[in-house]
Amino acid sequence: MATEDPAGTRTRRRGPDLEHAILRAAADELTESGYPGLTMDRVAQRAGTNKNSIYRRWPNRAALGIEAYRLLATSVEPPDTGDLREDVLELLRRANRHWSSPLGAILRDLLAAVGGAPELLARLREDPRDDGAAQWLTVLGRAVARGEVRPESLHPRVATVAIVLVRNEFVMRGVPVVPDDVLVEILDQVYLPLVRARG
Amino acid sequence: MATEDPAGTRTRRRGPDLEHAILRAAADELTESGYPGLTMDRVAQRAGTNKNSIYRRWPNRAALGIEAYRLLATSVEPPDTGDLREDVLELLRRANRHWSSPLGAILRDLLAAVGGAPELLARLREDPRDDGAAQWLTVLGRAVARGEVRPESLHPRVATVAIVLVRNEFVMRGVPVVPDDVLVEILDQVYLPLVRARG
DNA sequence: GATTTAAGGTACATAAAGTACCGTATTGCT
DNA sequence: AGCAATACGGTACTTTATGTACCTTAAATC
Repeated sequence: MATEDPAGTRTRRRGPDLEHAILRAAADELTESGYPGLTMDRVAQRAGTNKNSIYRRWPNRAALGIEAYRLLATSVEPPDTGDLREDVLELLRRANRHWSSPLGAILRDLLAAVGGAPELLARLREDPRDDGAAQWLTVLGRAVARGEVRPESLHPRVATVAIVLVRNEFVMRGVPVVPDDVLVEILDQVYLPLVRARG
Repeated sequence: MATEDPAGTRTRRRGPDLEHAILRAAADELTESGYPGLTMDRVAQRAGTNKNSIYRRWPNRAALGIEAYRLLATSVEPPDTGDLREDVLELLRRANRHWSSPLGAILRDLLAAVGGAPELLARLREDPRDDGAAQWLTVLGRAVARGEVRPESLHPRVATVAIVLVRNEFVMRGVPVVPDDVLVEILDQVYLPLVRARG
């Protein structure tokens, strides 16, 4: 297929133009039918192109799926309530909502589809709605400044413990959503004791 | 196929007999070729039966794979060195070895293949070489008895934090093996401070 | 001995990924 | 302007497994 230019003749998309069209089509397929619905044929058709042009840009379906997913997962500002407990609880609830949403289902399918390839996982980990560590360091940093927390907690491994535990519920237990009291438990039994502990 | 009985006539396996033969064949395929090599046709052929008899017992390849895997993953006694740090480090190193071994590769593939089905994940979680929580509670229980650790730590969520973090490295980063100093970091920066923290 | 149950043996429908070609529009170089 | 190189369009095809469908036949059960 090709788009029509003003004169009614056909113009053939190339390079970045076509790339965006493919990604857009892939993202739309993800939105409508999830990762299982993301077949190369359908994306090609929807983008008005063919599989060749897709495989010229992405080596396989999973790689395409990840880039399309990144188009859908947008960034959010971390909370700043002035209280660490509130901030963390809010971050956990956001993560919980995300992972239990349609987008979260896509994320889980992608996680399964990449088969542990580090580069692809890295692209997926840059998802701002999920880990990123940055959000956690921000929130913890403010708490350190307020004197709520020991400064040694400002370490990615420590800072992200809570989200790792939440993700674990999804990945290892397959729960559709984490009950809120589990979030609270993670917060009060694990995270806060940890970041407040004497070094 | 059928086995030959002493008289040279053929005998047809049924029920538990056949079931064990199938599982044995599946486990052997896993050992030889990993989960990707576990195809229903090959298992059927190797077990000397046909796909029908397999699908009569397991609904799909992943379910068969999990049961076959459970045949391969055997239990181990938790360490008891008299020192919590040593015990935990040993448990983490065992988990690290397991996940980075051929069996660990199978485990990861299975995790991806089950697609978040809670029942299948539950079967997989009973893997004694991995989580189980029981080992962790045992080791922590002894530490509590020795007065090394606050009793409130004797909670599955708290007790298993370390292994969850290790698993996270494999699942979310795709590392082939976790460096030993990361294990130590998890131990000293997270786990010990947590279980020793004032409630 | 008759009936029911489950195995054996095949063949097949389905489905999607990835590859191979080849003609043709576009770009850009001379 | 003309020409070569590049990359898109269109399509067909190979491959590989899963999961089903049938039908025949052995073994257990009554």
